[in-house]
Amino acid sequence: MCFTSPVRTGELFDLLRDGRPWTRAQLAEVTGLARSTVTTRIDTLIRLGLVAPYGGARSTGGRPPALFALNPSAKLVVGVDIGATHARAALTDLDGKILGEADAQIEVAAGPEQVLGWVVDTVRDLVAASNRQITDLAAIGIGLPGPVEHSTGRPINPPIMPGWDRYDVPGHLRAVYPVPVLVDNDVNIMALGERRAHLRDVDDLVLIKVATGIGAGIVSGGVLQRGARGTAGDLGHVRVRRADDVLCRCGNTGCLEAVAAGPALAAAVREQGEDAKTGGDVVDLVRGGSLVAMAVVRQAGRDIGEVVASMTNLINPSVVVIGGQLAGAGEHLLAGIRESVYQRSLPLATEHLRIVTSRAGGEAAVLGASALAIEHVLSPDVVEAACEALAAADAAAEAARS
Amino acid sequence: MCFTSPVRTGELFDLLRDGRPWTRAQLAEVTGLARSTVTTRIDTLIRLGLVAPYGGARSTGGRPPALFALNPSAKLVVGVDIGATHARAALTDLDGKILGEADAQIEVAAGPEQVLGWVVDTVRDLVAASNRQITDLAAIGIGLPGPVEHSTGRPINPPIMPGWDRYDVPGHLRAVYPVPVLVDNDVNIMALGERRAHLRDVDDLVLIKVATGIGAGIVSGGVLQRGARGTAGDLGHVRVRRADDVLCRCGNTGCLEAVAAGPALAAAVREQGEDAKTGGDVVDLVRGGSLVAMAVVRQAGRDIGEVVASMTNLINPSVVVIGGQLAGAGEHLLAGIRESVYQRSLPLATEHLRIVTSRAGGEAAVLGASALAIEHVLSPDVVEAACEALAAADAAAEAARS
DNA sequence: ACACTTTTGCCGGGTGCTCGACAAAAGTAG
DNA sequence: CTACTTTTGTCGAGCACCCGGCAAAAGTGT
Repeated sequence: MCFTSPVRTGELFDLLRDGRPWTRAQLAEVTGLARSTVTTRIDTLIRLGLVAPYGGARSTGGRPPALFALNPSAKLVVGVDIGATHARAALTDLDGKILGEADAQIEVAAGPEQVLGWVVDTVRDLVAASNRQITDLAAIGIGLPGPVEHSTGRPINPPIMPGWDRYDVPGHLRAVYPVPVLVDNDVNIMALGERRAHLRDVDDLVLIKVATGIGAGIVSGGVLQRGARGTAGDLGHVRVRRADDVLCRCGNTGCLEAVAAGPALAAAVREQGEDAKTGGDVVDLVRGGSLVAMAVVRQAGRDIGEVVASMTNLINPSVVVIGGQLAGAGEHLLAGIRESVYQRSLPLATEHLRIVTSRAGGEAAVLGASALAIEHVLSPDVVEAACEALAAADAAAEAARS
Repeated sequence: MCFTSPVRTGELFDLLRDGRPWTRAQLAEVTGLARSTVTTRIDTLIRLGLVAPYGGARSTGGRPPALFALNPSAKLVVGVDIGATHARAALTDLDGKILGEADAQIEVAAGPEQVLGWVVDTVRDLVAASNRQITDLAAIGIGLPGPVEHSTGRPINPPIMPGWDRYDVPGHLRAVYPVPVLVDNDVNIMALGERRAHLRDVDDLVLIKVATGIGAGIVSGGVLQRGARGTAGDLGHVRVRRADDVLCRCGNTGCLEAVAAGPALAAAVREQGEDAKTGGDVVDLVRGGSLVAMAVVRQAGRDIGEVVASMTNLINPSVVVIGGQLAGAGEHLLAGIRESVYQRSLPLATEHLRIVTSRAGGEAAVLGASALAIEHVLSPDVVEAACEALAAADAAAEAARS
């Protein structure tokens, strides 16, 4: 029944997760454990490297207490973002601080062997470049541009990833690096990245990625929402009025993506005489001051806003973050979205709703992938298991010595 | 670190939750505990009444093992459904089996004192009528027709509940019955009820209530989604094309509710010469074979389906349940919904999507309220605490004896 | 330099739980 | 009825862990 230890080491560690330093006395008070008990537990956490002394605190008239805090540099984590035509990886510490990055122009359509081969090489290089050991690697997080069954880490019927269907991504990497591998949809990953970057205490947020396609990553109640088949957040093919007669690449008509994603915007701009091939060109035009492009982007914002308004009523997030390539058009896109949302949503749902642009930008995905991995590594259960393993090793050493 | 007891009693109990009987040997194998340890824990659970012997199993050549299973009649739970003009309560056991019910015509607008007064009386009466003690009552679950902050149990700016704003519902009841009181939105509660009634292992479902208004209760990843302000699932004021020029009671135009809820259907039927004052009348007409009413209902289904299609892309549930008064129109409503959904949603999201009518019907809400309460009572943490309390009582008795 | 305060490290005692064993109980097969 | 199998209940041993106390350490204030 475990009455003797109502608070487990993992839970004690959870208190240190916020990064702020604690004294032993504080921990003892909060957990209800004796100070001596806290000492022994902190010791094991220090031996694991997860916790480190954090200077000393000011004395309050007597011996100054020792402070302890999460040691972000104890372990390494790699966050990987696989896009349609590019790949990016970031080596981070346990605080999500980037220690090294790598880019590559690589087609996801080249297949899993080639892409994951790049990942394997890059992980090794990044770790070496920052003068750390590969044994410090604690986990790998990966975002893929398609539906992923998160529990198994396998892509499910991904439209733009030939050869990846049900491929065992974690298995491939674990064959080289014996660490947990967490895989998820790239938009979900971006949502986690934005949350990590500037919305740490927001439990209900939606990230909308506007690029070649349009998708959403939904965090609700602090948990990433993946849906029954791992395809939650598919905003792109929701019906909007202005797209009624527009054919979408999915074969249907009326899809948001058909009027508000990158290719559609470029086409709209061209129709009005300006030159643009991709969504990126449109963003450049907006930045260059093109009134035509601004109007087009703003209208796209209104279209997206129509869907965001529905979503606000359905999911009731407290923050909506706009990311992806088109977020580069900044306020113009946002203004259109806000226009629709505040017109269409219920007051109660929008009262405290914030609609903002991405701050993590192009790094949102790798940061999110890293965050996913960190979340796993620092979870109470995993920490608990690590402590247990250390104790078992101690016991074995003790037995061998006698 | 609690190495000696990696599995807590609450977790052991969790294995018995499914209602199927287990032998001690099976439990020992699954948990990794010694059989004797399992014995002592089962004993405390039996003393708590939560577990009971379950006959004997067939012998496999030796002494037949004893079976143990959850004892649903150990405790009582009351589920309460407060509607706009009615109230209903059901006394259930821990399996959600209804042991007694009570109805009342009572206006929620009469205010919390009066309504909760009825609840207090009804709880007492129901318990007495089933020849049980009030001390057997373990929890109360309540559904209210408006937004509720579930963590505190207080209604937040409810539109149709004057006098209820931020009223301390759990406090009122706990002053009489010293048990946990769980409060939530009535539509959320209905979603839990349907899940309990016939979709126990479905982790991603949406219940849509179509009555005077239209709302949705969303269960995703096995967890009820409440959103940032407790207003998630507000389908009624999502924009649909056919409502473009129709004014809604919310002051906006284009809301689903303005064309597809009970009052709108009645109006549409009247326009075509039939006689109907409420949504209930429309349902009666449909059942009576009125082609006009059937057409109206089917069109409402298409409108609702438009929103359900969006929602399917966003949330990706595996089951959508249609409930509320208008669900009485059965297949006609469903046909319209299916028509829109399968036309508008992505194949991947709808591949395994089921759209069905409520089976719990008018009892969905009270069943859901009961389920919410049961979920709390049987949660590992609460069971763990109960075991601990029992052990403490034992220790105290032991001390007094010597 | 000294008194005082507060934290720290260490150690012994005690507790409570888990484990494993063993004999008795309750069946089946012949 | 007897031999064999499997489960059950009980009990003592073991042990990991937690607690509390105490002396030493490390500061502050006079």
